[in-house]
Amino acid sequence: MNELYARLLTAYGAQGWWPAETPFEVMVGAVLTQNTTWIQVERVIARLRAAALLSPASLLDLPVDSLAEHIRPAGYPRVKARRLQALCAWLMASGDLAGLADRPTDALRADLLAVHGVGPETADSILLYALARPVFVIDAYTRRILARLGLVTGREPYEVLRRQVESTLHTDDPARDYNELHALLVRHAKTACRARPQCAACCLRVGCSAGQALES
DNA sequence: TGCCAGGGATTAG
DNA sequence: CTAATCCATGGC
Repeated sequence: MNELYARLLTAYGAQGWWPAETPFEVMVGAVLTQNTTWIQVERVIARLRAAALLSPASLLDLPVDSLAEHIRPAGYPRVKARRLQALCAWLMASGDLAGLADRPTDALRADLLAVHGVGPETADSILLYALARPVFVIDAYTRRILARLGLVTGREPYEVLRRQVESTLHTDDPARDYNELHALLVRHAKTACRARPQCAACCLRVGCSAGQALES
């Protein structure tokens, strides 16, 4: 895993994720980006910011149908409005970011997974990118790239893949390097097809079985 | 034009 | 535990 990390870092440079202004924006983005392109999420975040709604209390005060209208461009508006409010309720009940700071990562992870609409990837994104905890995030891109490289089958359960990456990436600063590696994998996934239009040896889109990524 | 996107809940086997 | 189905909008 270290070799892959090194190659990605050389190819793309440090990504400095997550693309958000505040930890709370990371949390909102983590929910909004579920099965949705990041560009749509950026639009919705900008819209929420312009409406001065980017705080747990503001999102929670809004009627759920009204919140759904605000986030409509990110898809699943009714579903995600409910999920955002569940996350906000949990955050406020936990004493906001300050209330989370002293709690162990394992406890936070269990807490997050109990919130409606927060699954493994969303929980780990929040832990890593909002709270700087040493947890690696497995998403569709990561799964696909590692499978293309022959490192995994891609069908392993989430936890298996997470353990595998965490145990094979040797580092003295896990939070920083889990952050960078995952960001680089996403960057590569978004870049590869564009870099090689013929899709001869890189394509990471669903349905394309040609070649492998990062073969050289 | 149809396929797909940085998932998760629910239900069924 | 695995497999389907639903949720929905916008880009290419």
